[in-house]
Amino acid sequence: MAATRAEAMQETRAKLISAARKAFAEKGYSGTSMDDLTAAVGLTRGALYHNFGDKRGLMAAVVEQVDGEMADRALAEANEAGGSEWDRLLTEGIAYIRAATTPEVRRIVLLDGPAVLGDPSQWPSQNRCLTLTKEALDRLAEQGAIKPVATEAAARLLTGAAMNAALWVATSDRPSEVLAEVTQAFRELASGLLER
Amino acid sequence: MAATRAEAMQETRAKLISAARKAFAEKGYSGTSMDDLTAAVGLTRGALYHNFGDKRGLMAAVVEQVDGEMADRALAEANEAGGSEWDRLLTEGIAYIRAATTPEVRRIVLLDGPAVLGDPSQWPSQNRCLTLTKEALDRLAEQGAIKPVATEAAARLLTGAAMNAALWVATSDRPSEVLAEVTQAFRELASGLLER
DNA sequence: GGACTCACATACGTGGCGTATGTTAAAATC
DNA sequence: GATTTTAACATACGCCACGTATGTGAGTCC
Repeated sequence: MAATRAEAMQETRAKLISAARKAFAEKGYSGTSMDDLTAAVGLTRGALYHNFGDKRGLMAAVVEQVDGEMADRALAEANEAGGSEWDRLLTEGIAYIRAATTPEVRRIVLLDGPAVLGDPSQWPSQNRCLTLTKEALDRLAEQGAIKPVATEAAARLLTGAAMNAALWVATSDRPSEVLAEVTQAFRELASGLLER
Repeated sequence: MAATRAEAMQETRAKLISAARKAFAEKGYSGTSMDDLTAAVGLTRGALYHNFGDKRGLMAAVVEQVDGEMADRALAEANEAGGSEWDRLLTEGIAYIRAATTPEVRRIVLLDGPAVLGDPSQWPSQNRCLTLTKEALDRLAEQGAIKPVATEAAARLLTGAAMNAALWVATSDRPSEVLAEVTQAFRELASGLLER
């Protein structure tokens, strides 16, 4: 078990991040004690402050991981579904909506993340979802498929719409129906960017 | 000075909310001490916990006030600008984008608010901006001016897009240009809801 | 194999929140 | 209008959580 020292460190980092994902998702950022968290994986706060600097540092690592997984899944789904570049953009956006519906993403990325780490657009993880959307829009712009708009601005609008709507879906009393409504409205709304 | 007792209480509430707006905006929610805050207006934490229950209660009161002012201003601007119902919707949305660019709204409503009070759509203040947008969409739906979509879903998408984009505008290094880009992209995007 | 590094544990101080209790001035009752 | 009651706010206390300074023992380097 962990012959080399670097491997051992990687392992403790992974353990802390994993435990933090659970705790932050269930009890929220401010509701989780670092004493309890570290004890839960057989460590102390010493390990925490050595590896991540402070509580925020751990949060940043968690957010980066969750954000990355979201983007990976959305990209995979878009590739799987295929279709035109425009279809892929829509598929990605809808994947974000569904992803943001999960309690973990909701709480960590959408609710606590901005308060703890500030504006998502400034995160080091750079909000990969946003980046992917912007790249898709750039390709569409090259093709002349969409109206001449600032692609980063449009990407911000699209992802913001998706995330915010997902927040609403998650707390709705009839989530599946509401999700369907949101995805349909999202398609219509996005079509406003299409060149006629 | 505050002859009656109810007036005095209103005054202390107003003083606390006013101080909280400043402190929350400047130092963030978790960064403001309730001891300092109350002392700054010549009171103690006793007054706080009597009037607002706890720190969250004060935050809720602050958010409600800020949110209300935002909605009032947006409505006023839309009335002033006039035009069709659709134009008024766009004017409102753009007013939200500009409003959300101010540091106070940014920090209190967009960053800390969701973390402290949870999903904005569940706030008692009911996110008046959202309500106004939904009402405008309902009127447009009656006129048959927009495609058949769930108006609440569409309203969530629109306001989410606006707020998120505003967050980005505020941290941009060239805010005025970026604001122009966002408003233009917002117009194009929203037009996706219009019946052709 | 000895000096050294460093990943983590231990120990301590500080500050902030919430609550339980006290106090004083307004309001209610007669 | 004097007494009782209410309630708005102050005071005092305990607890918990974060961050930091220091200790320690197992790897690492030459």
